[in-house]
Amino acid sequence: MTTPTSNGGAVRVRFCPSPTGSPHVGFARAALYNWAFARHHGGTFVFRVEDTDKERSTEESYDGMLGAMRWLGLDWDEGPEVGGPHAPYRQSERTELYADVLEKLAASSYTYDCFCTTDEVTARRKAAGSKVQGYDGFCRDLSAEQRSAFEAEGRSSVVRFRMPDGAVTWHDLVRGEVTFETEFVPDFALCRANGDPLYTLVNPVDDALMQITHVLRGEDLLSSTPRQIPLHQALVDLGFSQQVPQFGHLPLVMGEGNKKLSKRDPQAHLFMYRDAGFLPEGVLNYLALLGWAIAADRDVFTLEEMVEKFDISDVNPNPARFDLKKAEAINADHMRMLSVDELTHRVLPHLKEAGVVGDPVHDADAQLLELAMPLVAERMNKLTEAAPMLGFLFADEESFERQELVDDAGRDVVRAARDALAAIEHWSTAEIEAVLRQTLVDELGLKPRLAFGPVRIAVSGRKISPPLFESMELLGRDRSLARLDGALVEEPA
RNA sequence: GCCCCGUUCGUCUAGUGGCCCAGGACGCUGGCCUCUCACGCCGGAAGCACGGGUUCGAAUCCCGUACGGGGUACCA
Repeated sequence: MTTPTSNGGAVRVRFCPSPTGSPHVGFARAALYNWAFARHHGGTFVFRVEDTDKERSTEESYDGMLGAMRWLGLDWDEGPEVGGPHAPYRQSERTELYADVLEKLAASSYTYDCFCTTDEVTARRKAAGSKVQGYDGFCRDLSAEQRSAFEAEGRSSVVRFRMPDGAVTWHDLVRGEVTFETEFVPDFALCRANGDPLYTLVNPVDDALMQITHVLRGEDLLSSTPRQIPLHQALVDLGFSQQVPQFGHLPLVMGEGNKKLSKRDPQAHLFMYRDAGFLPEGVLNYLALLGWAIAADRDVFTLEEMVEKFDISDVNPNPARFDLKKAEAINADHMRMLSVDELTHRVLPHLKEAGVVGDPVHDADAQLLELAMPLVAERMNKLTEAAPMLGFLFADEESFERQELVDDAGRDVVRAARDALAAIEHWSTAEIEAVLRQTLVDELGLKPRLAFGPVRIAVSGRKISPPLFESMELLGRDRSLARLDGALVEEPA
């Protein structure tokens, strides 16, 4: 069990993407785990935007992040648009806060000014034959004379955090005990020479200021943790916070070729799944499976069930490959969990998009859709599949086109079907089936498959369609007969 | 290179010393159902990286090797 807050207080977690590019599946998975953890513990879910990199952050991306969260249905208690006691929640609007922290850190010698260039550092490392990369602490204890000499040269400086000696150890919520010797963790820069704060400062500072108790993030940030823990301890010492948060590092989501799924990979983009007709609950369920299992023999569940069962200590530490086939299968299960009404509601935008129905929808089409959906509900794996499946029911005779044509042998079948159908008294599924079976199967002696195949093509235009007799009932006598006639007129390819 | 993390069927996982000659799911595959396609149902092939320990007993604990991944910025 994990309820552990070191201060015995309420759980506060955060999700803090940087608005660069479009949201990807790793983003969604990290958001989901944080959200589920917060909800499971009845805690607070904070949404923060890390837009300190002015070069790469865009407003478009910011909108995408919020849109993604909303589409997924992961609601936040504090953050953009909802506010909260620690507002603002965009780092670009918090610069004074960071300046204040920086000042106090410097006053207590937790930091120092560094005048070195990157080239100088690497040259020194090389000359010393050091295996360790990164800053060597050259400016740690500059005298006043040395400082003024550098300044006289016109050098600019960055602020560096003074890493303590020894080792940093923490109990990772996912991995257990992790230790880094600080000799391998160089003093790091907290802000640029121009004073702009960096992630290295801003991320822990906001976690401290926002009283975050648990930091759940990707494994790619594991090696920044030994830097953040001493910084957090300094912030506690200076009274900015009461505790160092607990950390848990989630397995990365890998793409093809076993590399971390990058924004370059089309499979990585969350909205691709939305546009392809995935359900948010399907995507979420699949993503949850990448590193976590609700039970030994189950992998389809609702968000509510996940909230009830989610335990961060059950998360599997190894990286997981994203498998589209399984994602589709899980999504398909969620499609079938929806009521027909709900499914209809979700399918509608895709039908409009495909031009199957108008926007707004005519009453007649809405009624037809209500009758047609039960026929295809359990046949769909994605919302976008509705349009090709149902299109023939909504198409008028002018715009209707067959994807397949009836062959010569089939034409006789269609002709026989047409004549028999024309004599039906009550146009209903049962009657249609009875008549067709009698004339085609009993009288002509055809196998059902061969008997109904040509009729199916004539009516729906496809070899594969929703159930034939029901479809014909919905289409009505006149249009059904017109379709049969139409198929006889068309020239076989 | 160095540091850190990881390693159960093709893939995602269950498994925390005996219940495991390893369970589920996707995919693959044989069959049933059937007006097509799906759904559903029944069956099959497929895995504890390797080597040493510890133990009466190891997929499970320890060490090493190999392999994979992440990091190594005045990005996040």
